Amino acid sequence: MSKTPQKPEQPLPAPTNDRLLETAVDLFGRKGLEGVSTRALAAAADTAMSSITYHYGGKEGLYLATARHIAEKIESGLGPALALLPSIDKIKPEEALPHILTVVDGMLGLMLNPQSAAWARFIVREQMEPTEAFQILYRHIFDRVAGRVIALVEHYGNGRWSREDARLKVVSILGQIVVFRVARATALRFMEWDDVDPVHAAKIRRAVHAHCRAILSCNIADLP
Amino acid sequence: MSKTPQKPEQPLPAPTNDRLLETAVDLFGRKGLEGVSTRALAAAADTAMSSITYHYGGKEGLYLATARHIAEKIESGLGPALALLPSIDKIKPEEALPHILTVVDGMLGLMLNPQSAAWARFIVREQMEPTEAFQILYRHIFDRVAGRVIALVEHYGNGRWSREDARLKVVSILGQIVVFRVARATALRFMEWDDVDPVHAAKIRRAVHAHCRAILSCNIADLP
DNA sequence: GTCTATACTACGATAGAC
DNA sequence: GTCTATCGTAGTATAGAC
Repeated sequence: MSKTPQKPEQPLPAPTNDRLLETAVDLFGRKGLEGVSTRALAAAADTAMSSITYHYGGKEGLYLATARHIAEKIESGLGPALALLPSIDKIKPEEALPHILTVVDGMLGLMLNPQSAAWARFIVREQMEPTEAFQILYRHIFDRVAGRVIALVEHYGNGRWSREDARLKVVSILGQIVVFRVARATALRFMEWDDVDPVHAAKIRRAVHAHCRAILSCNIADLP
Repeated sequence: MSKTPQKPEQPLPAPTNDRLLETAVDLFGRKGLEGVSTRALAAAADTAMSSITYHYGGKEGLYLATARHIAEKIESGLGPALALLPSIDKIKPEEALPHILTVVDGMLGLMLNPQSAAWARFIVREQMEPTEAFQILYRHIFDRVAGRVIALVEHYGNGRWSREDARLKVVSILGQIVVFRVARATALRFMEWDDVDPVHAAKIRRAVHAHCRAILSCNIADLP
């Protein structure tokens, strides 16, 4: 939660430093740490290979800086939505649903945004084979979001379901959202879409909302 | 992915080194094509580097053979369950649900199985940055499973929802299943579990069943 | 701060012994 | 078929000019 003096959306004329980071998000996300050469990275960012060493101390330093950069981007994208969430002791259980859906919308927006493709790939890679970068991502993003959403869902449940069942509901909801990013190639073929345009995104959002309501209405313990 | 090895898509006479193939599933899944050196691969499989060239024509040949190997494993794991599915014109719409849940169980079993960790990583990599290997995986697995499940869900819907809504339901269900493999690190932290033991697996299965029923009961078009 | 030039290492492929 | 030895060519990192 340490705030650096740097704020997003600065009108800087994008020095090589930033171009390198943006390129790194894309290339590392696509190919992974070992899949990208510093030469290719520098060429894509239109700078010299040695500037990677100069600015980040080497390839791995750039990789970790990339994780931090991604965490900041997501924080600034999700932060406003999270800030609007009420404290659970300020609302009645039955009022929690729209707030849960607000967070879902925020995450869905992130996942469906074409811009997110690059950093989402980076994160999924880290899920599968966590490095030091995963700690950075988890502490900055998941920890903060997860806590809020789990609290809201438990509040909405109002004792109807167990602590574990509430969390299982959260994971299921998460799954519905990330599947469009993580298994995108397959999801697109299922849907017979070529890509996710705004019309598709609206349809996805509508479906996920309906399914979230359904998941949050059923009771796992009621199963025959 | 442009070289053409000697084995396009044969039933495979397979006089090949199985240890090499098993090692490749694990290492390629973890690190990706570029992330693994032929030296490390050969050392882990306890053989000489040159046997990769001999058996598979090179690193890329081994990579594609690995995809084929994974496809075969999943086919044999999922095949029996698929074979038991009835043709949709043999059952009434309302009878489709248990059969859908049977396929869900089969996929969940695959995803929760510790053995699946290795090849699941391989598949997720291919989802994010598809190569030639994705075609192999898709044609052998997803195409067959997806067709059956989509047909069952549409049949179950019995005209209540649109073609697209039915497919969105299938993708949502898929998401609930794959999240435990793809975002495992995060899901475990949400659940406050250290790993997925049989007791946890049973709880997951129960929750996913309940949520599938809920998703298949709601109607996206009814949303306010 | 950014470049070019270079040092050094590890890579994939292959030749040839057995 | 499997091994060792070796080749040419990436790779990263660094030194030093500007």
